[in-house]
Amino acid sequence: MTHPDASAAAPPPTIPERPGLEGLEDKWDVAWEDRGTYRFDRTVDREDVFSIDTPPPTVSGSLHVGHVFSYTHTDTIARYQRMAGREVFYPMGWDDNGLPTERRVQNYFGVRCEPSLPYDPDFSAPADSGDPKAIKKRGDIDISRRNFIDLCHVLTAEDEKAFEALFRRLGLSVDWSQHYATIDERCQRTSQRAFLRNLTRGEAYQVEAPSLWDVTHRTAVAQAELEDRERPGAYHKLAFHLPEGTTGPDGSGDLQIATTRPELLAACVALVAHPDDGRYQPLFGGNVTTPVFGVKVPILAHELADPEKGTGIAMICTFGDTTDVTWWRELDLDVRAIVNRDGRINPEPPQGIASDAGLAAYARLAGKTMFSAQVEIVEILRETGELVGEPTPITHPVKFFEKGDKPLEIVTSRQWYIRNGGRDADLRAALIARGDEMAWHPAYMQTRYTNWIDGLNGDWLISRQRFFGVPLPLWYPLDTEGEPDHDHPIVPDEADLPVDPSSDAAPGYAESQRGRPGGFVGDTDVMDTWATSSLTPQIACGWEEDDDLYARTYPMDMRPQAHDIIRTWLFSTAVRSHFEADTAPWGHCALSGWILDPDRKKMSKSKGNVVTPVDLLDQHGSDAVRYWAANGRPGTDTAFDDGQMKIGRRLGIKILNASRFALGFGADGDAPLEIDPAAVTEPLDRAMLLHLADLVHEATKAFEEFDYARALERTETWFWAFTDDHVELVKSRAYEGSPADAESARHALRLAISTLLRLFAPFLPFVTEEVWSWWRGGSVHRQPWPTAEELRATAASKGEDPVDPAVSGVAADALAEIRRHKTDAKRSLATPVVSCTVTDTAERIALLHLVSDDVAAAARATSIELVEGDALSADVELEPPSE
RNA sequence: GGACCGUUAGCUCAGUUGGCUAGAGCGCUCGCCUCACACGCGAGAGGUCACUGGUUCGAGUCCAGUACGGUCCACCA
Repeated sequence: MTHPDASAAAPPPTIPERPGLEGLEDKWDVAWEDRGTYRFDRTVDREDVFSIDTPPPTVSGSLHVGHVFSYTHTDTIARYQRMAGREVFYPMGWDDNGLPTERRVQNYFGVRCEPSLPYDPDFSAPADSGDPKAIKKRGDIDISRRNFIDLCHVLTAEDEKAFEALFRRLGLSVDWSQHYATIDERCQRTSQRAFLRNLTRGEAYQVEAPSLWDVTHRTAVAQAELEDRERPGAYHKLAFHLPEGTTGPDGSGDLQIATTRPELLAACVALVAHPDDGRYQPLFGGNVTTPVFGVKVPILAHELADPEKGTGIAMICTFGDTTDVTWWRELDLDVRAIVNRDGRINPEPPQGIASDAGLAAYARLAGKTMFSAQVEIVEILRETGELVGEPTPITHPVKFFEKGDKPLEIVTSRQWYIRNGGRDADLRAALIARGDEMAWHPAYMQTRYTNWIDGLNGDWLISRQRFFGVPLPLWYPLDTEGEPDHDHPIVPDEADLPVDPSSDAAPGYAESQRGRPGGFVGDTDVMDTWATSSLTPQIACGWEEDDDLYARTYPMDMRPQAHDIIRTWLFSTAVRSHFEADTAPWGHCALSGWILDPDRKKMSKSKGNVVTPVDLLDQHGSDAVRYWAANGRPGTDTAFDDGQMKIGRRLGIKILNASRFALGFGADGDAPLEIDPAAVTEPLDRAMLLHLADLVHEATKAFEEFDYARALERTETWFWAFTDDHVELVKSRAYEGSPADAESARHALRLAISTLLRLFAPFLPFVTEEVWSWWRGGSVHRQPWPTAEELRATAASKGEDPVDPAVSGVAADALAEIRRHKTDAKRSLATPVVSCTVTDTAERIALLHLVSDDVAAAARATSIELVEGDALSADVELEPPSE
């Protein structure tokens, strides 16, 4: 089965007088679409398919240079694989599911998602959408989740059109008939189905437990979404009181505790020190009374306590950080929660505070934000004299949700989790072993995967208290009191997916029973974005939707992505495939680096240094931008450098001109340009083809190792030497040599151009296609990748002595030596040479004899005398300058 | 605190199992309108290969360590 673009007959040559790069992007994008050049042929068997799990970019605004960079890398590999004979499955997705889109939709339409509202089929976007003033005047409109999602579709559709246009312009050889959006119905169905399968197999579970909570977005978040930010803080030393007759390490009746979060004092449930810490050993098992609130708490030992930190003894609060959670769980402590989901101190005091003074103090804190509460508690501590000394300012890292702007709190809530090895050594080992089933490019990236799994300390929290995401496909029965029974969730039939429990009634119930005693309630949570995007292989390959496609494409061959999301996207995808298919999701992971500023900082929107991709493509042309991108080696961060783009542009122009020249010989008739291996007879031509064979070998090897950058670098270097040396050496012969000699040069040049166009095609798809169209049929992008064997066979097909490839270098060196004389004499290279003697070693002179006519012609000498000597030198007499 | 990556000409980077006087492009200097290309062609200057030890006949290349830069993770009382 061959694509029509591969087998089309060559037309009569049409070589433009002054070829240019302008307009090639639009011309060829249209042609490729019309001809279905990149359309996936789904009749091809699995072993001949190369399937790519394209990263779906986040749809919330615009693409940036980093996308251009890494998507180009993927495309070079896709194009190579296609030419190497594999049918490439190269879909594109959009990740429009999640918080960033939610925010935009809220602001743009002036709406707020209220999950308790039923779906309104007659709802349409407010007329004043996009008008911030009008929206501010009227206020936000509450709408149901399904209506909200409809609006998300409206807005993201616009972005997605722009994204597709940009990627087409960039020349990605994506099959645009294969695309998905993570919020579309198919993705929701796949996502819910996978969750239900996890649930059935016990891989998904819910639990009421302390978890990380972002107060800004009022949602739980996962470990993978955390980041540290340096924040100012202060150590506060607090005096805790030992029982009568007991003394602490300093001989007094008080214990000093250092804390950066004194506002959590009311939540203190214990003190903890290291079991080996002699200072506190005598006190373990005893009690202490908290300052201000007068609550009696135990003094305990735990090896996570660090004798070096603070005073060596810490207060455990429910909950100040994740270590508190560990201590609370392992030491079986009380809960004395005081922080609510808004990040404020609860109005009601926790159990255990009983004294009038304690209750009065708590009342002063109730309802305050963390910041205000800290100010207030310090004031209270001063009043009671229990603040020891003054707070010591420090700067310390604080955990944030990566999309949040207030520090994370820890709040107890009921959440859904998917097991990921964070609490199960066997699963952890199995997932780490999955890493060995994939080839990592570059190989050291696997370490990041392994390290991340090794460092997990909990399962994957997938429920989010948000709206624009795939809903958890669950309902809960209500008892006679109207309380939900979370232990017996109601699940939908897979045939009914996707469902929205906030607008669809639970199976077996009527909508009228929603919220009624004896009725049901829908789960209002959505799943984490990653819970859907971790299923891109299943989504793209048609898992449970299109068995035939799935069988031909899954597991996939390659996952390209950036290295910073190994911990999220890559890992979570491995988890889902492990559970669902008992396999690694891909054979290869190709990791791209980042784009850096000229000052080596990561480019980001917030720094305001982003160059828009459209401007780049306009200014330099797509091939030139791709050239820059393809020079970024796998996994390596690369500086933004428009100088490289200019070089890429020059390369494109050089390809046009060199091709025009090389193909121009004999291109004046109506007959197609032939490439006849038997016509290639001259030593220099045959040697050139041997070198070209080496290049093909090297470029192929590099591509097979996913090292597109090496393939480009070698091809480019070879090409420039080819135009500077070989073309110069043979041009006279091609013009005016004897018929046989001229034909040798011409056919060799055509073969070289045909080969080079194919080698460059993955990088510069537009210019190579343009030149291909001058004289060959079909698309260059569907041609077979060149092989070293065919070139070597052509070079050797004369049945004569094998040619020594060293003749190329000997000839080029001799020519360079003569050129140097002309340059030193400040004369034009066109200056005729009256007489010339070239001296070189005996071995090289022997080779030079084979090609001296070509050297002489290129040097503008009628003949060259060859002399054996120690090293290369030339004695040149130039024609005197004319007056 | 742990891990990974990097440190080669002014700039961006090659240098693949250790092997002749360390390479390319850009930039710079000088020259050249040579019938494909002046968006070009030719020539040239420019480097103690971060540092310190070690292995070796021989190290940019291997080993140990140091410094600096970057990233991830852990801790963060």
